[in-house]
Amino acid sequence: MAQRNNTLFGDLLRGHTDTILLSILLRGDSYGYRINKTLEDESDRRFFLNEATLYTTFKRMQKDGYIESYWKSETSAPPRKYYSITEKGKKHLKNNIKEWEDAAQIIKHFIENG
Amino acid sequence: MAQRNNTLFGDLLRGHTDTILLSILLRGDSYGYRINKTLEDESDRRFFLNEATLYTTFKRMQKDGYIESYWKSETSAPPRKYYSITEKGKKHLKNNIKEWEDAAQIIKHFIENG
DNA sequence: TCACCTACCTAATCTACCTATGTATTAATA
DNA sequence: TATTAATACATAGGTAGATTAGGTAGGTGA
Repeated sequence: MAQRNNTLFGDLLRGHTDTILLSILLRGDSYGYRINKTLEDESDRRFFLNEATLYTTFKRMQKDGYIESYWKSETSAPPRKYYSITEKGKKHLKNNIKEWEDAAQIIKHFIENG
Repeated sequence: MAQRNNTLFGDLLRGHTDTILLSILLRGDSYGYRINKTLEDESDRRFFLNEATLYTTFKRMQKDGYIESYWKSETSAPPRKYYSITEKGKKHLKNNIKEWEDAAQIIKHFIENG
């Protein structure tokens, strides 16, 4: 199936996908397709993840122990793979947020003093 | 010569090097080594660019027409390659800043609603 | 039946960035 | 006056998160 590409942001959100996905999982367990819809909805259609990026990120995060997964079969939809954030994932997220704030502060400084 | 590595931020600033470098060049013409010192100084030693990243970024930005360069020989230092931002570069920077603000807003939203 | 939406997956490729190394000039110091 | 350190620029090669492109499959509605 043809996939849309997210040319809007390029590398601008690179390194922050973990942060965004884990933040959403902090609200409760969810699955890839739904999470991407959440991203799209809550960013006013401006942002979403390439499906390949989405699923490979989940795979990496599960390997790293930040999330866990389980399958759930649905009556009116294809089976869904649900993800939940682990304690390690929560720590990782917390650390990521701190790093994000640091990085943002630096960029902001140079933008404002240009 | 041994080069330091910027392990503090990893991919967090990726995609924003153009923005940071062009912002500094907006203050006036400067050269690579000096610009990196500026980065280090104004980020309280938290951030600087790998020299390879620095010079390849300049090369790319010059190819893209965002900056121009000229050599200047110094009496008390090795020759320096100065860069100046072009009109195209100013537009690029302006656009980058807008994109940055967009991206930052999105990340902030998910962090705050996690 | 056909189109479309939902839902997940992987191989190949791209590219900004990093690792490692090299060259050359000037300044400081022993 | 060697030697070391700091300044200053450069390139080859590799990494890894992201994109491109394609695949599989179940469910819905016209």
